[in-house]
Amino acid sequence: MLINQTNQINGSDHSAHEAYYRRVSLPAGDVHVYAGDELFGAMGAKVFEMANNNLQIPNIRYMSYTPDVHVGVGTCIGTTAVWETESAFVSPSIVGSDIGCGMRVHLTNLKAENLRDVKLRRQLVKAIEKRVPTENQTRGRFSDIRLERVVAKGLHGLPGKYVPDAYTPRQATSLTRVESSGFLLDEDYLSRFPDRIWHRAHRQLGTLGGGNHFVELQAIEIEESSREIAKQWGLFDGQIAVMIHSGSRAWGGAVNQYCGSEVAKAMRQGGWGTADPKLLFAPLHSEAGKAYVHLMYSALNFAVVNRHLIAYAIREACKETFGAKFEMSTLYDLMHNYAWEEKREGESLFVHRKGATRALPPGHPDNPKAYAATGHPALIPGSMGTASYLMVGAPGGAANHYSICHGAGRVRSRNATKQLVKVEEFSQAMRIGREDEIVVNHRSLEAILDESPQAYKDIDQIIASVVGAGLASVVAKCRPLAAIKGV
DNA sequence: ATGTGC
Repeated sequence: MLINQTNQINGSDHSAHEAYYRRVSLPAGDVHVYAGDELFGAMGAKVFEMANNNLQIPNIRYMSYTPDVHVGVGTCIGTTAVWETESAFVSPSIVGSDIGCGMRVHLTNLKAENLRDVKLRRQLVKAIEKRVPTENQTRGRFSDIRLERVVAKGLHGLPGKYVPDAYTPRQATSLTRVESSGFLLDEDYLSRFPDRIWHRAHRQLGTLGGGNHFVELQAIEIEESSREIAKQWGLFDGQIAVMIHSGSRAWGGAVNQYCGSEVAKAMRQGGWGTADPKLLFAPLHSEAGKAYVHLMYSALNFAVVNRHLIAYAIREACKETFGAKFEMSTLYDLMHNYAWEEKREGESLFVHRKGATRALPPGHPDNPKAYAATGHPALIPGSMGTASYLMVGAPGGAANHYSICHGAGRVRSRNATKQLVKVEEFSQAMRIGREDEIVVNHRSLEAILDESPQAYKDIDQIIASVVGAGLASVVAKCRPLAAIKGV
């Protein structure tokens, strides 16, 4: 494929940032790539073939890759794709398979020294695992929660006991500190799902899921240049944070399955298509497009509530371990797989993010009230055994529709990792057997070998690219002390 | 990432 590159951001005065940006011209259009030389050089031809297919979707206005980009189904993970709402197409492939997948961070009143004892970390991991099911087969819990209310209204559909401060306006932090606590949808679309899907999804409320999903206990290290923002967010050095990475579980899967065939049918009728039969898209205002958007919103609602219930269970486990003095507040809940409308200077855009995190700068009007002055926290997970990051958007992010990376980004497939990496190497990366061991819930690391850090790019390089490109800055680094993984 | 079917 013929590829031309330039590296001038919007032709403006971003010269200091140009080492981390390239506009790559492909036959079907341009993809804007944010990455340093080494990460850019490591991007395979397949990543650009996928871009060339995605750029053939009618009326697309902008497409970009973050430095952690890697091949996915139909569309790469690390994609931002933008249309004007009026003439938009919506693509289930660009949203991706785990609709609403994202991060949540809670701040605790614990300090790193409270978790210095490896036995205590093990005890805590066990207590959390008891309340946050990490296996697929779980019994029905939360019998007081109505799933039809949850998928229709998000956090607003939960009984008050799960959102204790939601109804006292002066302290309504848990709702305002969530990217969106409820997506509005036409509930008629929900009647399309059979009973077995409702039952399975209800059983899965508050469960972690497999793959890269996790709960981690981390110690916060504030970036010197960000002390003021860190203070306003309530962070302190050595503070223990709880980071949760999970998504919409089987509910989102059912949405993809049902809508996928409807969208494929609409594509045949409309005569649309690309070289990749797995790249699905339909006009936003068509029947198939509308059905997908409404049901995608139901999966976003499920995902937000799922992370919220995982946090609720973790709070219970920590209270059991540390007593009633334990406190845990919400820092933020932020997705990286979704599509929705965003306003830009009076214009309405339809923005898809797949493995891309929105990071708004200070003062941007779309920030929630609690973060209007600082910009909202952008929550970026590292791979197992490596640090995660709390970041904040920079004004330069406007050039990329405020999208930054969503993590380290896979560098080799799950199968290739299992062939290449030895359990012993994974064990060393987790410092197993040492006093500073990162405690993992699994008795054997073998079951999660495909999640070893060797399967991922270097998160520090990814972060350096995002910062270097002027999209965001680091507020704090979060070092892992314990991890709970599903399978 | 996921449930389902081989």
